[in-house]
Amino acid sequence: MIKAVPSQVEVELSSLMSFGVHSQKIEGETRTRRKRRKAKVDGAGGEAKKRRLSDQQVKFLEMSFVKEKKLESGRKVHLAGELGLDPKQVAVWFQNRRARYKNKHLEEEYLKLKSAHDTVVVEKCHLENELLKLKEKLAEAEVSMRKLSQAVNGASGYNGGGGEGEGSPTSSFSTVTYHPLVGEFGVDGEADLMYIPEYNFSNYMMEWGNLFGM
DNA sequence: CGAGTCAATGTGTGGT
DNA sequence: ACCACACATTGACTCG
Repeated sequence: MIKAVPSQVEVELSSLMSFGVHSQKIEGETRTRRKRRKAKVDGAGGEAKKRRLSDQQVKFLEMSFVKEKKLESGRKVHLAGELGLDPKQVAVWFQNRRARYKNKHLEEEYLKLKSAHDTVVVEKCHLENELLKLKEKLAEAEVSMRKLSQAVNGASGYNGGGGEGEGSPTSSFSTVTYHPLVGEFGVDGEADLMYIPEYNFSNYMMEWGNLFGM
């Protein structure tokens, strides 16, 4: 049980009525600008002295807020009794607390999203670099393939005949020859660069036969 | 003194 | 119509 503090806010309805409200329609909005007189919150007719809730009151309200963010009227009256506050004050405190909670939550969400976004941007950068390197490697590989095939072509027009299909790593055509299926494996756009001069029908038929056990 | 915080107020809206 | 709520705003207060 929290010690009841002297009721510092006796908000009288009559004083609420004394506020001057000047509504002003803004183009395309329903926002209103209001002017208010100083609230007479101490009930003595003096100037407004808005007092803060005590640490104990705030602590108690916080504990209650942690349990439940919404405030049903039974709990409101009970809390107000415990804290020596007007139930209206408790309701106001919860409304403001929810607003603060929402702001904080939104800020946290924003920071999380921002962090995730930054991570993705960095990863994209890395992937683009990697793509560039791979393209360079591909270009180099194409150049050496061309040189190799030219060398093979120049050395002899004969490819060794029956040696084909023995799995020899030096078997030129099995490694260098352009295979028509390659085009189907997504090297799109690059196929034009893969022109190999020694490609001919008989080789094609031989490899086709090996592939399907003919 | 300016910026920030917080209790309080006013208004619009949706649910019952 | 009434109520509870979100949201914008005000004004007292605090702090660097």
